[in-house]
Parts: sequence; structure tokens; C-alpha cells
Amino acid sequence: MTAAKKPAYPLPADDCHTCEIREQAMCRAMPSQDLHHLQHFRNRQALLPAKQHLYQQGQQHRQVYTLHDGWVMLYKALPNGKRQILRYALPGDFLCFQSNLTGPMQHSALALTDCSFCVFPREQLLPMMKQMPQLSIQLALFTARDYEFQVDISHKNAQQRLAYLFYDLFIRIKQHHPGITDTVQLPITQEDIGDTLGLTQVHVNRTLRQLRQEEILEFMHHKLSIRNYRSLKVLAGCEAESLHI
Amino acid sequence: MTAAKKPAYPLPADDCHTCEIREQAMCRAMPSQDLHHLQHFRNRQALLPAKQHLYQQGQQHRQVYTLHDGWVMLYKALPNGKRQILRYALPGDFLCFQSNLTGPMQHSALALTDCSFCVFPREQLLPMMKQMPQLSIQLALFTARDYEFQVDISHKNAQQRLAYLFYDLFIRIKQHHPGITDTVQLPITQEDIGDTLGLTQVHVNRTLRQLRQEEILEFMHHKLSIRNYRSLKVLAGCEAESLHI
DNA sequence: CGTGATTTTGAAATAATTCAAGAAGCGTGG
DNA sequence: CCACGCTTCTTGAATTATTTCAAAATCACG
Repeated sequence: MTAAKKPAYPLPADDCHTCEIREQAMCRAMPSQDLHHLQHFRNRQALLPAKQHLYQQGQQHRQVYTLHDGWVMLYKALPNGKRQILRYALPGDFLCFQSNLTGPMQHSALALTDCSFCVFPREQLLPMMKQMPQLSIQLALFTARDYEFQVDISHKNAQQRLAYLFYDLFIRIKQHHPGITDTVQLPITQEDIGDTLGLTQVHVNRTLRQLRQEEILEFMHHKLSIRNYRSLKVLAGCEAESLHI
Repeated sequence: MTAAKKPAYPLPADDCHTCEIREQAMCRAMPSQDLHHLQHFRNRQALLPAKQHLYQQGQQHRQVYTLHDGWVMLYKALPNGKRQILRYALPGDFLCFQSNLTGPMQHSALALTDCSFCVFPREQLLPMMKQMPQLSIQLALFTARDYEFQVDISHKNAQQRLAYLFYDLFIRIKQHHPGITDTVQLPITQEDIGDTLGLTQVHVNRTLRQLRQEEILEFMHHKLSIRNYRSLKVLAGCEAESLHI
């Protein structure tokens, strides 16, 4: 509503901040002094094979994590039986933060690939945040970004949502693998994409076909190939190139 | 997608955390020692009449605020010419926080009523967050809550969204005016509601009529009246009463 | 090589939007 | 106090994007 017709809310030229390349992943964004401090709290390292849960919604979970290696999917089961995928965590991301710091988890974390983590006791999270303001700040900023992602897609149609998601993932992966040109491996399915963007798997499938026919991108066999980077960005609403520093 | 039919993602019994009464507004949630510290950064107090902007999207704004009195609406103009209302700020809320701490504002703030604020220089925000971890923590938690609100409504239909919003507002206002029983004054229009929930004003109107006919609530002339508190909570998906402590 | 998961496609149903136009409400100034 | 204009609300009819249901085709793993 409040469409472009009437007075309309003008959009400042350089808006699309969510399209900035995400800051260095959480760990790297912390000053080394704090990282050192972090070690102090460290419990141990842990490994988890693909398709295993790191924690599950409803659990009174006792640990928090930074992801060292692999992909983790955070999702939330909703009252209507559907699920909302909240985030695909990549190495450096912090896991197990939520608004209710001490209560049961409000979302689940599932390893999409074999993963390794740094583990910290959850009861230490608040002390950690108090002693390392940089951690609190990063958590605030990363949460704000997830929030803004959700707000941004909520007014896009199916094509734009797909474009936005793939653009974001592509950029993020590229930070970890600078050699990449136009094809990346994504350990996710059409159903995952649907649950990330609030669309049905069927509609995701049809929309992917359109994007393929329009030669913007291809996603098949877990491989994403960008065919027309510029069109992708326009469609995603991320034209303002200047901001991607 | 991933509907309740197939394996389905089971919902833990006590989930609906967003329906908790929000913690005391930001200022009150801070230890008095930090509040004292906050004074140190304070610039001045400010007043703003209704219908004036506190800041606007795109501006390189120089201040941040805590809202002392009145209602402020935070909203974002979207690429398609629509707007998304992000939050209705009530006394005690912090204003002007976003993931890009130093860049131009990604949203606007509009006074819905005459307001008063505490003003702080924006360049001091990061130092403030560093020196007062409790501030960073509160910002992280409040942002997480806004995020969860957005996620939660994204899978609800029009009736459920309206119910969820009104329930949340009702609870929050009640904290400020404990005397209230079932009717509160909201300085917002049907169009605002639509822009908050991602619906058209027309559809909000029709849905309000349904809710009135079903004797769940009434919203007319800026007055919200809860007619059936229990049905409202069920519809909103906030049945788990135990959580509203 | 078979079995379960994932993808593909079609047809029908639906929630919400768009367009349109009139009615009611609200503030301001004569 | 009424008249004027502007904003907000109300309602109807037609349109649309997306979902739902269903069934077949393909893929991928042990």
C-alpha cells in the first residue's frame, strides 16, 4: 500500500545497504584483543556431521558457538506447521543468539555440511557480552542485518526474492573463496529456498525456470550460476554499486 | 511450504516468546550506574510536535535519541514506492539505531504525537556502546525482537496479523498506563496498519470489519477496544499465557 | 540398482491487490 | 457555526500472484 502513485515515499538514491558486502564475518570483525579474551571463555572445539542438529527449538540449550567451518542453517518452526529459514551461517558466524538469552531456544540449527565450531557455555554469554562490548555490538549489528533482510524481501515478488537471496549468498561465499567467478555450490534445495523466502517449493521451481529462461541465473544440482550479474542486481534491488565496498 | 502434512516441523509447546511482555523499555532496563554514565554523553533535551520528522531516510543524521514522551513511528521507504513501518516507539525506546552506524539513515522517524527526547551525538554512539555494554546488549535484544516480530507475522494471514499487532500494542501501552482495561487510544490510521503488516489499506479495512463482526476487537476513530481477549490471543498465536510475565 | 528425496509440470482454488467512487470525519478560516 | 477541502474510511467488482493438490520424471545415495 501507499503505492508510488499518490504522494509516495521517495527512496533516497543510495539506499540498498543490505547489499553491501557483509562485514567480515563476526570473528574477524572483533579486535584481536577481544578474540584473545574470547579464548578465555572457550570451552572446547566440536565437530558435527552434515544433517545433524546443533540444537533444536524448545531445548534449554547450554552452549553457544562460533562456526569455524561448514554451513549451518538456522530455522524456526512456525505455529502453522511451516518453517522459516532465518539464516545460512557461514564460517565466522555466531550461533545460538536470540532475544531470550536464557530461555529455551526459539529456533533450530542444522548442519548442512560437516561442520566445526568453537563452543562456549551459554551461561557465559551475558558475561561475555558485558566484558566484550565488541561482541554485543557485532551481535546487534548482525541481528539488525538479518532483520533488514527480512524487511526488504517482504515487499518483493518471487523473482525479486530469489534474485536477492542468490545475490546475497553469492557475495558472501565469494568472500570466503575469492577465486570464484560465476558459479558456486550451495548445499540447499528448492524447498529450503522456499522456506527462506516465504514461497512454496512449487513456486520457487517455476520462478527458477523463468530466471533461467531470462538468462539471469541458473540453479541446478546445487550449483548456482550467475548468467547476468547486472540484471541480477537490478532485479534484486541492489543496483547502487557504489555501496558494495 | 513444508506444511504440517509431511514430516512437518513440530512446534515446541511453549514457543510464543514475542508475546511476552516486552522488557521494561530500554532506559529502564539499564542499570542505574549506566544510566548515570549515559547522562555524561547527553547533549540536550528536545521537543518535536506531532507530524514532524525526527530524521529522514537518506540523511546523514548527527544525533541519536531516547524517547521520553510520545509516540514515534519508524518506517522505511522501499524501492517499489511503498513503505514498511518498522516499529511504533513508545517512551523509553531508543531511536536511530541501524546496522550501518555511521552511514546515512536507512529509515525515517516521524512523531505521531507531540514528543520529547534525550539527544546524544551520533558519533558518540559507538563509544557509548563500548563503554556501556548494557546499551549494546539492549540494542541487540530489542533488534532481535523486532526481527522476530517480522518473522512471526510473515506467515500469518490478514486476520492473524491484525490480531498480533493489536495484541502487542495493547500489552505495551498497558505497561505505560496500568489502569487501562480494554480500550486504548492509538494515533495511527488503517493505512499505517497496512504498512506495518504488509497489507493494503483496503484489505485492512475489510479485515477490521470481520474482526468487529466476530466480536474480537474494534478499531474505530483511533480507539482500539478488545472485545474478546482470549480469542484475540488465540488468533494472534499467543495462547501460551504462562509466558506473559 | 532400487528407494526415498527432489524436481517438474498442469489445473483449480484462494487470499490479497488494484481500481474506482462515494461517504464520513476533521480542521481551519470566514 | 457553517462551509470547504483534505484525509480517512467503506464497499463493490475485476484481476493477479501465489498456493494447493496431484502425479509423473529425475536424481542421488547406499
